[in-house]
Amino acid sequence: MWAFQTPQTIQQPHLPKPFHNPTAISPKPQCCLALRPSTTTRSNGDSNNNNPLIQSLCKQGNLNQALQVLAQEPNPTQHTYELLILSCTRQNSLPQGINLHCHLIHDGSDQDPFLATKLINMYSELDSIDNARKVFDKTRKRTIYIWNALFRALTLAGHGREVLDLYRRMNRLRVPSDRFTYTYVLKACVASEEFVSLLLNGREIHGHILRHGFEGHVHIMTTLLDMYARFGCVLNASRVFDQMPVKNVVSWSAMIACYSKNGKPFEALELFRKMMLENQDLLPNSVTMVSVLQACAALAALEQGKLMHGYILRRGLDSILPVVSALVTVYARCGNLELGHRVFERMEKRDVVSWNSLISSYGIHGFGRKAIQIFKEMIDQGLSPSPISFVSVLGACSHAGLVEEGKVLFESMVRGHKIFPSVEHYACMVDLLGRANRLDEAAKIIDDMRIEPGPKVWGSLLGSCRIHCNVELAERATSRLFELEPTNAGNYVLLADIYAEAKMWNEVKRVKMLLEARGLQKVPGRSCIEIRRKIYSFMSVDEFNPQIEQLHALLLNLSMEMKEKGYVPDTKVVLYDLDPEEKERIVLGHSEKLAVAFGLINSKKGETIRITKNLRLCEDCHSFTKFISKFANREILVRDVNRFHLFQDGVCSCDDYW
DNA sequence: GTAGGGTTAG
Repeated sequence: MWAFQTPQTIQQPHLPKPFHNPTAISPKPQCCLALRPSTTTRSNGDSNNNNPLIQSLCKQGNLNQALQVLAQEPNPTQHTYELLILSCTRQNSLPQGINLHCHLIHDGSDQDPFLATKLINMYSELDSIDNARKVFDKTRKRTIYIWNALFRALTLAGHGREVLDLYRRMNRLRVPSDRFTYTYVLKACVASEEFVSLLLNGREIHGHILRHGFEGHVHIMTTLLDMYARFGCVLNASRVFDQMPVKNVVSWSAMIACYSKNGKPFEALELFRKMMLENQDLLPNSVTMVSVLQACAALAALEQGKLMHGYILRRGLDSILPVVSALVTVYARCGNLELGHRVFERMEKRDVVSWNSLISSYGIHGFGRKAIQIFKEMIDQGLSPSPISFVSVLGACSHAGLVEEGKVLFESMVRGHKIFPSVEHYACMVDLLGRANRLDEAAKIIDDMRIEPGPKVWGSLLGSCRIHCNVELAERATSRLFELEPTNAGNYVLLADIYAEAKMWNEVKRVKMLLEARGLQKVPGRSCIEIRRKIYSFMSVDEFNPQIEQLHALLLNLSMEMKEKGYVPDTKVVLYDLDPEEKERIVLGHSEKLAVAFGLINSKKGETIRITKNLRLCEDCHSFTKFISKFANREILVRDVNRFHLFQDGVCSCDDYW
């Protein structure tokens, strides 16, 4: 079977300080300073000399009694200690683990490299990274296992930078890395809570791997590929993938995930097809399918998604929770919320992720109250919300403008669920308040943050400034954003948009020059539509589309007729100081309108037109589509980068709040 | 001499 879920770590309350707390060492007080001479050869793993009583107590899970027996055992063997350490880990008991550690210190067994490794692993599992570090620091004879164990522990705890410092120290001491070392240090590069990138360290380790002849090692190369993927270096990742002499399902899945996660869903589906065609002996597993489903969701490829659903059923992967959660998301993100909900209802078992999928599904469709209701239902069923549950439900509040409800939920995080808000939660709150034109409150949230506000937080504020045209705050946000992510063209464009709306044309010019000087390009708007299982993509400047003339003509006609009925083009998104007609012509050519026109021509009456857009819908496209839905009597469903808009009979499901 | 590693859901 598959082990998908990492065990939930329980936050320990206030814990006794290890080593110097007499209550934790009750059987043998003051032991810590009185070390016996080295005893590492003493037990020699002679399991015959094991204490059978302790063994059976450990098996029963009776740790307390096992520790009491240990206090009377004159000569605990290595194996006895190993069982006890494992038992503490399984019972998730840090105080008992510390108690046990003191026993080991007392008879010098903490210097046994095997047991020291086990202790580090134990502390890592028990979320006590300080103690893991202490074990490492106090061990005099450090095997590669001990180094690796600490690397792993620190990486899991998010201390990537520290791992890399230690790795450098290890190299200076001329301790040779083994195949495990490389996977841990590569993972460390992406396991950093700082905002600085450790990509350079990763590249350096790539060099070490090649120099030491590990380029044929499938585990290491897959980790390397994944590291590049997580930094968004798709080209580097694919180069590693192509050069791998041996590839297995995991390597293929990692590469497919790389494309899915980095905005290349077409490539992800293409690689999946290649995997199926060229490698009959490789069977995609549940992990592969999850990434493939994500690609379908990104493309809103409903028919593709259904095909994958069929394959998943045939392969019997439909009982695996992550797969089903991804299916719920696929259907919802393809615009079919009901189908997603039906998949959810048929699940025999659900975990918090399945619930989160459903909550965010309702959220992106604008059903904020329903999302809150599902969130509460989940808690009623005895599940604890995860940090992502809050991201989902706060996001849902934000889309629906449920400010007070969102504030209450945010308050309940720490008080009710002991979850400390991360940058993502703060970003949700800034978005929630900012969208509702409570920008000062949003800014105050940022000022009061206990952690460093990252680009997500400032980006949320900037987005809200764009909606409500607040130049001053936008300047504050971008001054930070240009430092934090200097190459994100979107931030420059948003600032220029705001200046343009304020008619500060000189400032618009300045930002545009800044953008050019840094060699950045605005991400072009792109809209897609799926007609009879084929996906058509539109951009506003697109001379290659054979139907483009026809689409432009249709749009011009529609616009003239709708203007008579009250449609007023909104041209404030145009960043050039042009005359009004020219501006109108530009917004009429927006990709989303082209897709709408294409949908009107190529689909039957009564069919919903489904469109996806890679950016936020502009004001004019929004009001244009509202008019069209009434004028042409068609239902139009548009997914923009944040949420869904269902246009029916002249109104939008977002209530013009997006 | 023992032990430990890569891809995934929101």
